[in-house]
Amino acid sequence: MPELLANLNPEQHAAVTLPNEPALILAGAGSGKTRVLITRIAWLIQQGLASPPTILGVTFTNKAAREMMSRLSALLPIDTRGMWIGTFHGLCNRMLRAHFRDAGLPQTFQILDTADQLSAIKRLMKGLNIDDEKYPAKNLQYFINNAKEQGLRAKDVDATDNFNRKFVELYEAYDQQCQREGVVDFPELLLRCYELLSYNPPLRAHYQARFRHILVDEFQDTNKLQYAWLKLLAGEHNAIFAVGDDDQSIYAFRGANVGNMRDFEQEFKVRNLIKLEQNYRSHGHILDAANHLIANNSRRLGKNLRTDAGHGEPVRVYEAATDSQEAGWIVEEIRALISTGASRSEIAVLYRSNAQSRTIEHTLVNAGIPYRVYGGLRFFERQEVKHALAYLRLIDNPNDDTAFARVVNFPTRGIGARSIEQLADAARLYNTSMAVAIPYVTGKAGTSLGGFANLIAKMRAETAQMSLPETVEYVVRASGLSEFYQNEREGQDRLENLQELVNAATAFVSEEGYGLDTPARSIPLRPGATAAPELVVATDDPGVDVLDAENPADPAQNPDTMTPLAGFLSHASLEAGDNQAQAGQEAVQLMTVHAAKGLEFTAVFITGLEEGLFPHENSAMETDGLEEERRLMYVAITRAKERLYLSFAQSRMLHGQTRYNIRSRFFDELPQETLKWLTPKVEAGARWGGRSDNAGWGRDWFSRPDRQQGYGGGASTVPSAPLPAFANEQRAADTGFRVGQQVFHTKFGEGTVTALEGGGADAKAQVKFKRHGEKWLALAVAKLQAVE
DNA sequence: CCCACCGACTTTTTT
DNA sequence: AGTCGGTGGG
Repeated sequence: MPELLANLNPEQHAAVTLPNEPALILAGAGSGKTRVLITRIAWLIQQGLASPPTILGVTFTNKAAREMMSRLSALLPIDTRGMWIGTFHGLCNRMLRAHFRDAGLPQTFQILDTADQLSAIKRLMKGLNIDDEKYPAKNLQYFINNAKEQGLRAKDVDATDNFNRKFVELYEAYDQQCQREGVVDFPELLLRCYELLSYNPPLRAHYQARFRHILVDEFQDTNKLQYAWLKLLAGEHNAIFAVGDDDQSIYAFRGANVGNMRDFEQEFKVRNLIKLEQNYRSHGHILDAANHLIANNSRRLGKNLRTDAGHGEPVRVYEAATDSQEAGWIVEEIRALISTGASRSEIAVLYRSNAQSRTIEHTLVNAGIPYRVYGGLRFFERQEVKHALAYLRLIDNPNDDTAFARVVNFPTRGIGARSIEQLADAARLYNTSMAVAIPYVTGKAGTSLGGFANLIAKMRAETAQMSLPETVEYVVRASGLSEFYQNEREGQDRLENLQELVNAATAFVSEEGYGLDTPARSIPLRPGATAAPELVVATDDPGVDVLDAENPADPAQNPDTMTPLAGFLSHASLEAGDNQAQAGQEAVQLMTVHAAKGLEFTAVFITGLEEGLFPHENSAMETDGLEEERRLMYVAITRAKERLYLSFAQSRMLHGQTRYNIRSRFFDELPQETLKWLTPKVEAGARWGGRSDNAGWGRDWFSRPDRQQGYGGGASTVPSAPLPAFANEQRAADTGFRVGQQVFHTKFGEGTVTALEGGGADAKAQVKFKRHGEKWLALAVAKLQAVE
């Protein structure tokens, strides 16, 4: 259909219409990556080259998967049922549910999120009397997840020393515990699915024959295991259509392996490498800045963005004295933008780390500007919600000790640490879960535990025929949770969230297409289906067509391979909900650079551009850390459509200490002709001269020099002198002053020394002036007199 | 069992 | 600074 391909540029067109072979699409920021991916699927189907069940679309986030689905169905009216589009984890979950027996899992297996996993590990270590000081649970968690993401079971890990040997031993014990409890953690979903396919040739052949078109989004973010999983599924035909951007790889810290792109190109002998370099988002200067910056990275696959839009405005740069002054300036600029008709939601303030948001938030609150922060607690991670889910999990699977431990005494019912310890001992002795071990505990502990066991049993019986929303509502009440939060002073929000959980259950049921009265704990069969919904694949499986047409248990035909309750619990683990604190109205967007990936805004502020912060000091310790920081900066810059602001502060309050930073090295990596300094640019190593005018300010109609305070003008204000990068401790050397001392300055008047730093020619003092606030003064320049 | 206090921690984050 | 987690007293 021609209109499908209309308006695609030549590269996009070429990518969409590639033959069914391995392909790597290097898609720059704002180059229409998602559009290509979606149009490709639509085109394949429309041309009769593929049917929906032969398509596997893989993304990293649920949001991306949803967007893919909705844009696809908007593009053409196809039956998307049978098409598998989802996250790696979601797809693996689906496959494991369909083949739970082959995968060695109970039908009701539950998914541990990161927090659940950590508490499971802590419980394990406690049971084994492992010293948490010597072997921190967090480290073990990292170790286990890391190993799994490399595709390694405990037996496959090389234990190089005693310390590692202990970790390997604990990894093994942890996996056994998970198996006994019938739970899987996030990386386990992938590894287990990988093993399922690799140890089960008929099943593997089935899926390989079925998914003839595998499309992967954000390929640069895949880890080793995900790569291996894809490769296994692709099989002989190898037709993976991978879309990604090595320059936007910013998740190495969580296992993403950019090298996968190059490996893919070589291993799959990719003949079709297409670069999407036409950018439809940003104006010229912004793009120039991004290109110029990222050119400093080595080992790139190579790509240069271009635009048809004009140069646009220059990139504005602002140097502030302090973080709060930086925030003040940002807010003034935002005000000005809004007054010219800019939409608040089209303005984003980005920062490297979450801690930086506070100052900006305070300033925005004071200015009365609505804003929205991304990255708070998500719905399914709230404690009251997790408590309710734990009861639900326990109803479904009594062996889930993580859920058991969470709620056995919440709300409190007189089951203390001692009773739980006794129970845990009994469970270990009989090698059962805690719930099952309850009858073995005697005495008072046994009685109260028995009460809890009865409660769960009663819940299980009562909810047997209830629908999912009814079950949730019943559990919230019968568990005592609603009563508990009713009596809690600050419990109103939590009560509302529990009600919201019931609503979420209702929404889930309707979205999944269940009848409203479908029992939550039975597997609904589609009309005509008689088999238990586990897909059985014959060894001489002829392939996709027969199965798709005739096997009602094929997950493609029958999506109900799990009960509504199991589905809902999976959903709660796999999709923790929205990440926005305050949704809703027109608001300025605040978020980390990471969170901004994939988004775009008319105006973008990149703040805190200081050595130590951005690039972050910790990155200096990591291999290729600086390059990843640079990619992060690249992502940040390319979020802006029309206007980009960069700012940094000489001093910043961080972790209760004032730090003095020099401006980020990234400024030196930007093309200077695209930059417009709103404050005078201080060359590295140079001192500020005695400026007394505002020359260099105010040319830009947005800047408001009259509103600035405590900066500029003063000959003695400390400039971005060559401070050591990452300096953050106070060194009171031979300054001749001491903290607390009363001093006098010819211009600022009386004040008190609040901090000292450096020595000799570089010595500086922070002085709190009675009338001019706190300032940093270079003692070599400032005429500071001791009063006394 | 609950509360209060102390101390450690603090890059980025999805599933 | 601010939060979370662990410990100890009431």
